[in-house]
Amino acid sequence: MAAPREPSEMRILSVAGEHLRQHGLRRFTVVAVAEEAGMTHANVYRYFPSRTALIDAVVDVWLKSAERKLADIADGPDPAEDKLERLILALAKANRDLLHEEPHLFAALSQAVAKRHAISRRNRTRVRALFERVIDDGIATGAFEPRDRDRAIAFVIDATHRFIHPASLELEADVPQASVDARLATLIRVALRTLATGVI
Amino acid sequence: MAAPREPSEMRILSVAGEHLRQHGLRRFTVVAVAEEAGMTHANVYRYFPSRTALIDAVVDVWLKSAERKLADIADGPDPAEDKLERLILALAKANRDLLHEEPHLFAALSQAVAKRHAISRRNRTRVRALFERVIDDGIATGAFEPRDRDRAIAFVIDATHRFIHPASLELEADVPQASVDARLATLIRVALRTLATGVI
DNA sequence: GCAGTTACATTTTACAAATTTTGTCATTTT
DNA sequence: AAAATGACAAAATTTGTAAAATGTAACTGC
Repeated sequence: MAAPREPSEMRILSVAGEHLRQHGLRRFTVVAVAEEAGMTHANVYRYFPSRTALIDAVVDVWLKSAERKLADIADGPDPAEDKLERLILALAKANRDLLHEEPHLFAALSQAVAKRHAISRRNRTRVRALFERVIDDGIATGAFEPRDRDRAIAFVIDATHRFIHPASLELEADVPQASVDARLATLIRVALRTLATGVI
Repeated sequence: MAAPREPSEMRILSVAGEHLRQHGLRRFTVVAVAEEAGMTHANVYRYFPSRTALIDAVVDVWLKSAERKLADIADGPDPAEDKLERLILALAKANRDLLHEEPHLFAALSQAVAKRHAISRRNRTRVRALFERVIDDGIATGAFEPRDRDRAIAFVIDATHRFIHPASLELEADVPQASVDARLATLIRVALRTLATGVI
């Protein structure tokens, strides 16, 4: 899907990634990125239409890489129950790890989500599609028997929201990971049981 | 519990409430509140130790009033299932209505929560206690049979987080209320069923 | 002694000028 | 023709400073 990027474009993107991770959104300037990439800032605009677009491109690289891991899970040969559990855990872990290991990049993602940038809306749509696929898979194999498929999908997303959405993760940044993991495990168990027993 | 406030303190609090609702956090000044209350700003400090404390006091009035409604539900004679459902609905509705009807006050509450002010921590503790009471009630009457009481409480709070926490409510400010209501109803149904059937 | 004020030091905020950055485009370079 | 630059207007940020607000304490009148 992604067009093969030219070397200059790649270089800019890579330098921009370093800058964003190291200095954060506020200190991120097109001028500084261009200088470190060995060109004038005007040339950056040949490849990225705006500062915001460049930042979004950096975030998008991370989002796409996370999506690939999720897609691998969703497309695997395992039972839908296992895949749904691993999908939720992987998504929660990816975001939570980003919060702790790359706080500046997390902040940029968080802002893109809050301001509903195209990259985050599209990511949301694609991730949601993965959930739909796995749940449909489970319905097809009889593992899940919800009365209303759409309602079941919304339920899973709403119930796990606390452990997945950047805005919610920030709230609990200092809660011990083990405790969060235990609570998420409970929630997943309930969600799987709910899908299996047709309560919805 | 609350000490009977002196007339001046009440007057300041009431004027501060109007100012906060009308002008918002940014334009809220102790000088303006004092002037409208017919005194100099220095006198305000006889009753409230700081601007922040005054704002928190205004938010606390609202929190306490919301808590009373919740306590009425929790202390009622109805079955624990009904009470838990109404508790969640009332809490979600109180916060959501505040967001739409008093956006400035909502913003002040949101900030107090984000910055973990004492008023919000205590409110959280008391609201949590209401949930615990109702769930314990349900366990005592046999309506709920969770394997682990604490885990069950955490589960209910985590699962409904999306519809209750200010930070999450802001995200969906523009989603039609009917749609949100339907999703919350689903979540409540699942939570009640889960508590009843001892999955946790 | 209590409610309130006046006076004042400290901290924020508001605003204007200077500087930097963003974004565009004609021109140069390869 | 594609890649890059220099020059420039518009927008955003920073800097310095005046004004306002916050917060303290000594003082006044009841």
